[in-house]
Amino acid sequence: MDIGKNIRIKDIAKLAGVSVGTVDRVLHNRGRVSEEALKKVTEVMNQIDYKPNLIARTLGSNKNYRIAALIPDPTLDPYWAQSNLGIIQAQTEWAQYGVVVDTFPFDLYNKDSFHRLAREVVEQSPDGIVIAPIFYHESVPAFELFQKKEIPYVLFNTNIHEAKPLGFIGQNLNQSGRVGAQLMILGQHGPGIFAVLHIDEDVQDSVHLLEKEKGFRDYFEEKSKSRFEIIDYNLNPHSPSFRDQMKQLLDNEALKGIFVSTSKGTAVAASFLEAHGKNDIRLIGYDILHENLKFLRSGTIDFLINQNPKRQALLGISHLVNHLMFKKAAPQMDLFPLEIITQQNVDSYLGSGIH
Amino acid sequence: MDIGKNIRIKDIAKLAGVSVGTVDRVLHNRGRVSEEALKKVTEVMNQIDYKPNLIARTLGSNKNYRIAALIPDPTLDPYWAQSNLGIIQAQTEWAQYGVVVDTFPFDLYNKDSFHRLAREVVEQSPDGIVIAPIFYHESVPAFELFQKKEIPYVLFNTNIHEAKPLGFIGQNLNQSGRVGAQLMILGQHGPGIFAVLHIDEDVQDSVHLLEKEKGFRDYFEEKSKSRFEIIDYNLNPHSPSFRDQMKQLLDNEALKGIFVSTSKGTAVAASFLEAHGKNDIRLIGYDILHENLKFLRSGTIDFLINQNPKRQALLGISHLVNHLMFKKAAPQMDLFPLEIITQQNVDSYLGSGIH
DNA sequence: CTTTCAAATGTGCACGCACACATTTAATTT
DNA sequence: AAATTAAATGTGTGCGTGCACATTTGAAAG
Repeated sequence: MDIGKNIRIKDIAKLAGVSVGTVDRVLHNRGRVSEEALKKVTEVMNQIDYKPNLIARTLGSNKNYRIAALIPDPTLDPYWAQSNLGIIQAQTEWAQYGVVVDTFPFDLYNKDSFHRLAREVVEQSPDGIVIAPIFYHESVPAFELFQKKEIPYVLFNTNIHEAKPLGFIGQNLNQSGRVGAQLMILGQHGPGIFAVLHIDEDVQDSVHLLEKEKGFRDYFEEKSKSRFEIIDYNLNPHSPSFRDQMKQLLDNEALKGIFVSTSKGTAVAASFLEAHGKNDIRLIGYDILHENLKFLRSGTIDFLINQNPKRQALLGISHLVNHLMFKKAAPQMDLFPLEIITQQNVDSYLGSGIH
Repeated sequence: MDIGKNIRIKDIAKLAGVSVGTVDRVLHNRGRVSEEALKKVTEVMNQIDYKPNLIARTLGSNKNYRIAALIPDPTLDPYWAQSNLGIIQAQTEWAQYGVVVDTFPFDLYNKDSFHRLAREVVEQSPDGIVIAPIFYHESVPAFELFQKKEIPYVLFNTNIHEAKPLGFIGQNLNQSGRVGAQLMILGQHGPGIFAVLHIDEDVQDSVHLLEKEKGFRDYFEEKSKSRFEIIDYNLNPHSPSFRDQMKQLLDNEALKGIFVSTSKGTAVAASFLEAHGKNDIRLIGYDILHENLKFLRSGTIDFLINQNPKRQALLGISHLVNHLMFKKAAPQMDLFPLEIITQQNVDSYLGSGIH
């Protein structure tokens, strides 16, 4: 191991017996290289561990990369506001390397706006795309457009199996449900009922929420905790019957805990619990949103599972830049840790730089 | 605001009517500049907003930085082995920019070796130091040496208030104990006993362990959970009476849970619980060490609080490099999130890139 | 055998800065 | 007035890479 001096393109050229220009062409495979030369260079490359000097690279090539971020409008939803913070951070972080990020915020209650913006993105033909494909049916044709124009794209938050992205960034939702279940059952003595609440505008289209529920149920089955019953509700917070449904649920004396699959829904459920003075029901939900924070501090919410939307977006762009600028392969799946947030450790999360 | 072009030294020189050399001398105030020229340049500087191109700066000045890492011998302890992984990662990450990290591994059971190596570090007069100051009394004079020689240093793992470091990286230990307490009490019904175990060679000198215990006790007091009793034990795992003490503790029928303040101690306590078939006692400890993993998976350990030693060391060096190379201020306190690890989310932590 | 031409390969400059060195200026001594 | 000297200022090169352009090579066509 020779410390100190790093291998430069010049060194590779000398070792392979060619000029730096040829090495450069091989490195960026822009062709115009003979079979023989290519073989010699790749041979050297395999033997040594060449790491391009990124500093020099960005100095030399004054290239500018344009990245499009297709995410739900951050002004309409606190969860996506956090994602947007990640986009902004990535932007300032990479600005010095000549990377520009354009955000295309679509209305998360309006599939048409998604469809429209997706086409707008393609028209701009950016160098890369990060996308939160929350609409399953509308996303698939969008991906086809990206692929046709050969624009690399990174998925985050929601995975879609039809897609052929550079990579996906998010969490294992099934496992996420299991974490919820484990925290739910801790110290609880049966018999009793646990409720899984999907509080969302249209649940039927949200496969990812059901995956969390499945994990939750799977845990109970595997641990054979059959003395507990699990019931699930699909609730629309804006429907007129919502309040009654919640009231009915809370009036059930056997109810021991509630697991909410959405971040916004968590705060909604918490406010109902507080209003009804139900302090002994364990509440587990998602994400360190401002609204949830209040209830976590008051003790109404016991646990939050942090999906880290900010970091998801941040890494999405980082992976894209690494691919474009440094030709580094992005991990096909970047599964985030399932962070457990409580009243006592939430400040340590808020204070740390990652957040 | 003109985005595109950034102001270069060359531009300043032209505006001030001098050469780039003179501007350079003013910028780095290395003297040899006439009053007149200095005035002209500073005048221009005040009117425009010059931001030096850090990329070009590091390329131009081919400086090599030597960083010393003063940490406990990684071969003697699995916790510090993780720290060492962070050092190694930082080393490979920064090697190409001319940063060399020298590790000075001291015996964590031998204060003299710490003292000796600290002086050896100073003799080498590196450009920066990262240090895990686990010995309070021996550290303070070491810091004075660093300061006298004007070597910037970064603390991690253990904070020492007498120090004037560039920054500290670690966790809020009091809060860490509170997290343990909260997890301990969840779903537990009094009355009962909780034990705080300090399993270490010499506890009396380990202020940081006591800080965790204080947080643990503070939580009970603040939440007025007086129906629970808290007892603490200072145990030396190599003392002959150790087994008896543990057995006596476990035989106490009122014992509801154990909180262990050290990572290695966690596995030790877990093995005793398993040996005695005590499945119903909640066990909370520290860190994702290989030994702990087994007991977490089997369910003997209920929670681990992750101190992320690897990342602590990694960031320590990063902060130092940012200070030396890019003149960027390191955060005075980089407090890590108090990560809660369970059987169900441990794999998501192991799989994620940070680990 | 020369000419043509494309493919292959090599060379040189720019990026913005730091730093060493060369040159100019001005004050002082001889 | 010439020589000496130090201070002030200017010039040039290198850092490692990307890219445009120049040059060489070799084969096919004339």
